[in-house]
Amino acid sequence: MLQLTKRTEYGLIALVHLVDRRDEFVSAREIGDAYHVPRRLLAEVLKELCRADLLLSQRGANGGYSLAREPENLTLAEAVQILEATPSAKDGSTCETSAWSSCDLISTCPIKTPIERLRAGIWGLLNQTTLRDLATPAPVNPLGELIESAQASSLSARLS
Amino acid sequence: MLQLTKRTEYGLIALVHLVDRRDEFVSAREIGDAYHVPRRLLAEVLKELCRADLLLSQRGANGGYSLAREPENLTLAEAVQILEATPSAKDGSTCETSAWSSCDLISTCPIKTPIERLRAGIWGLLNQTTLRDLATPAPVNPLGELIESAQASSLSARLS
DNA sequence: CCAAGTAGCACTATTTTGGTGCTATTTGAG
DNA sequence: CTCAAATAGCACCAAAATAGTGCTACTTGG
Ligand code: SF4
Ligand code: SF4
Repeated sequence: MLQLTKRTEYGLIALVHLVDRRDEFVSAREIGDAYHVPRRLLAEVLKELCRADLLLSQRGANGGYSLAREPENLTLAEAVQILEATPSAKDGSTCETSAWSSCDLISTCPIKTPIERLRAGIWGLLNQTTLRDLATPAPVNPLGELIESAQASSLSARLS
Repeated sequence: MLQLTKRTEYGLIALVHLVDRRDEFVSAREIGDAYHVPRRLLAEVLKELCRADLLLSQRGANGGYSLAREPENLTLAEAVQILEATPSAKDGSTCETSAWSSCDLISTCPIKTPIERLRAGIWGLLNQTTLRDLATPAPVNPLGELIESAQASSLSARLS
């Protein structure tokens, strides 16, 4: 329903936390405590990110996790794709390959195409945001109107 | 999780179906049959749209539903806002007023601002798409790349 | 009057999400 | 060598959201 799950948000928070701690392994405990996130759950999420090679892990005492890549070239899209929907791998999710294992309305659905374009639009947003962007506080402007106008002029006008 | 619910999709499909049938009342039965959507459920959704004044209803034999407004000035945003999340009215949903009745991480959450901007972006997409856009098949171009480039240049570059 | 509709609301079933338990393995430090 | 602190892996439970149904009342054209 158009929202990120807690798992995903926890994961993103962790990623952001790790941005300032390159060349160092940070434990799930530390991150969990820092943001009042259930440790165990966070741990599961981190393991997932690790399996997806977004993070490196070091076991044993003094162990923990560390970014496997520069924050500049880790897009929100990648992270969300991994974190959202634990079970079935979810790609750029069209109507066919989405979470609903292939919606059974496809044959007759009159809004299939527009919906897919909408999804592409969202996907675009995620793709253009890097972990670095997420991590840096807030660069400029009020922005709300900027978004609207930018879209009015170029993007959504053709979203049909 | 970044998807529209069935309810919402059913509602949108119905709205689209009604576009070509102005000045006429179409029954829930007809729409449901047309797209193989569970009648009863669709009926509930239609009633909701009706209560929100997006549709007009006519009871009794030959009754049904009809658009209460021109398709040109009914935005996807409005419809989604009504259909998504049956329980709590959901506005432009910031972290405070979202479905999670006020996330308890707000105080410490490092990604609050970026996430809100992302949501604003999505909201923008929805606002710029009218029911007319949804209903008209597919006007032009491949578009995928268009979206990306448009966003790269204007929108998401500042999404941080 | 009656069949075909909507109105309203409560209720059940299914799926998804959030969160926990437990056991094994790794590893730095005393 | 031993122990404490970590991750790895996986199954499992609990709560919430979604999908869908039942039933009753009211409306209206034929
Ligand atoms: S858009 Fe139509 S087809 Fe694609 S998922 Fe939603 S309902 Fe199924
Ligand atoms: S962004 Fe941070 S604050 Fe806003 S909802 Fe997600 S977690 Fe809670």
